[in-house]
Amino acid sequence: MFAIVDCNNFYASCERLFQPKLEHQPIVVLSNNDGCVIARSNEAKALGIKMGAPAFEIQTLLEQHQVAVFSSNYALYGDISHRVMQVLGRFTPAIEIYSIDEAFLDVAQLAFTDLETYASTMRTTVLQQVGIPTTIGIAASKTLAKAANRYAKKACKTTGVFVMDTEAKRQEVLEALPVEDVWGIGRKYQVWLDAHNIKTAWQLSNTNLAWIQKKMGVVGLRLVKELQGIACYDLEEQPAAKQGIMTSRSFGNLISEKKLLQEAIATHATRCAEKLRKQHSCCALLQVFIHTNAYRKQDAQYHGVLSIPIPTATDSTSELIQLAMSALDHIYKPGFLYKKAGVYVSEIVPRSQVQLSLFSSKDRGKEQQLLEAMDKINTLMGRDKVRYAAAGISRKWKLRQEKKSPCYTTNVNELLRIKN
DNA sequence: TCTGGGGTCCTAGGACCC
DNA sequence: TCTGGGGTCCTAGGACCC
Repeated sequence: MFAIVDCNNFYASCERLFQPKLEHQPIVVLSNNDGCVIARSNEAKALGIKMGAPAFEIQTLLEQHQVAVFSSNYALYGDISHRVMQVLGRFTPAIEIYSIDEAFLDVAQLAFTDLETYASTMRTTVLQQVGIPTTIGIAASKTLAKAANRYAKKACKTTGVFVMDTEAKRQEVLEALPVEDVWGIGRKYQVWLDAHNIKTAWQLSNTNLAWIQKKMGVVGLRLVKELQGIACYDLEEQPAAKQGIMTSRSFGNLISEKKLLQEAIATHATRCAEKLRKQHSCCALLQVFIHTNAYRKQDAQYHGVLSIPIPTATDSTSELIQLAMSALDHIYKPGFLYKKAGVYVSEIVPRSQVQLSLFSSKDRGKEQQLLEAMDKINTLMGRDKVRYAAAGISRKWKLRQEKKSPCYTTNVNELLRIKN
């Protein structure tokens, strides 16, 4: 049996945690640049605010209902997520952190435990010790656990737990689940399934396997088997190293100046190098892109992209910055209004397996020490406390984040103030 | 005026090997 | 007159997830 623990309206709940007066009030959290809605409290959902809605389109609605609006604060959400996962980890070591707000647990070992009580205790503990409400679904496969979780959100609001431990319950849950809400069914498959009159998860779980495999490949085959209660996916406790790492941002304002693009690209390259070092990897391919705002039909459009192979895989900030700068030289065209820039690194190998070059005169050990020292300082004293000058100091290209809450739990200067 | 930022896995087809 | 039977690696693109 698998359990999935899902934090309810996670980002909205994190904001509410430090502003209890927002209990029972509608809350939305906006994407980077305050662009569109990426999280909603139940009250905001009830107002009909859709996931992904551009903020400017629903401006009046937000004001009318006095919705509390927040810019996203990933330092806060990341820290709260970590706390939730730690509490869950005390219940069982068999935990897979699936996303910032979800974890799968393997509860098969708990054959003699009452799973309902077990899950209920976990929920209460997380709520008490971290303050985040959760919902828990338990079933024979990950896909069914997801379905059980969804069911619990609607049908078991007070307990927040649903254990799918009989065939009757499986049928009950799957019959109530629209096929497009099945984990692994996206818009394309929904359209195709609908055309074949498959509207519910129950119907999907009873289709012919060969027929499904023809259209949806082995992925579809596994999906249907999982719905039938045959687990095809195991718990993955050790997260695998990333095979590609992307850092990109939209700009707060449109940019045409090359210098600002250079600063942004250098910053993104810095971030990619940090992420590489964090997972003890090096990359052998670097890609840089810049593009204009495709929504602005009146503007001339341009999308520049260039990949540079790196002879000896690296995790060096300076090396990635240099390569990224030369890539930018090739793709930059003056006269365009740029909206977004990014750096992507791939062909990732473990640092211990990097093939060195016979002809390189570089002292890699020495540079490694420098990078370690930089990482240490920045971890201790705050991001970018020491950084390469190429990343600039003006930050004119920065995001718009007008409604960001304080980093209550990660910055000593922004602690919650109880009384002035 | 204003529209996010990351990731994964799988498949088909081409080029090549013996 | 007749033209095998296995493989691998790579890439682009499509589907999905949060």
